[in-house]
Amino acid sequence: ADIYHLTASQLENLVVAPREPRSERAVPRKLGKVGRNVVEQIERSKRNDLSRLIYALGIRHVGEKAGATLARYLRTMQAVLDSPVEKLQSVPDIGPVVAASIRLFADEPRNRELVARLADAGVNMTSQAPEPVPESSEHEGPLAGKAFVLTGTLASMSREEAKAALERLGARVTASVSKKTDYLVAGSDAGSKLEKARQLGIETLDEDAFRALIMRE
DNA sequence: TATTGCCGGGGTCAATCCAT
DNA sequence: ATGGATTGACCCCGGCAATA
Repeated sequence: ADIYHLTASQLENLVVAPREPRSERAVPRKLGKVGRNVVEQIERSKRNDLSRLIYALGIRHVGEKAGATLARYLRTMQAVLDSPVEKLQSVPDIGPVVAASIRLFADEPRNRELVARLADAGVNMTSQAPEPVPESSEHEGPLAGKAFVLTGTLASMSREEAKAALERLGARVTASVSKKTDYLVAGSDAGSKLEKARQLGIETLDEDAFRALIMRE
């Protein structure tokens, strides 16, 4: 939370030594413009969605995915901290171990103080993510229920953009190939995932095919 | 122009979840 | 109860944008 109280001038004047001097002449220097940029980005980070905050807290067993799920279902940081384990476990993909880990974190006064200080600094504590849909209309979008895995480098967009595009269309995007995977999107320099997809006979899309798909839908 | 280190990406493996 | 699917925690690397 202290990060949110840093000022631009503090960082600008901070002197840093080269971490791993690759030349003899490498010399300590002031952060200068870097300092200003850092403060700017810290400021921007206050507006991140709750899912990012939950992820960033470093709660054991809670990573990017679980953070997003918790944010979607519980909506506020307060709810995450105050929900009894049973309620936490009622969230999809949250089992006893993860729920217990969250409670352990939230029951530690030091952690509650941390969150309070972050809130005080103006860090967003709520989620803008769409509310979980009721069972009946669970799957929406043209790619509803389809599981995608991304591998390799796409020339026309970042991985994050590709992921967001797919999720907008209702698809699931996961990290590793399994036989439940419907499509593998392979950019250049694809590695072992492409190999695995071939073995499992999973349909592979190259970048052009992928773009065609998301543009069409 | 030289230098730094951020960024995006790849991979492994154990832990965990949950459908069967 | 079990095993397959998936996630989380780490670790590694090179290109290149930003900066001095």
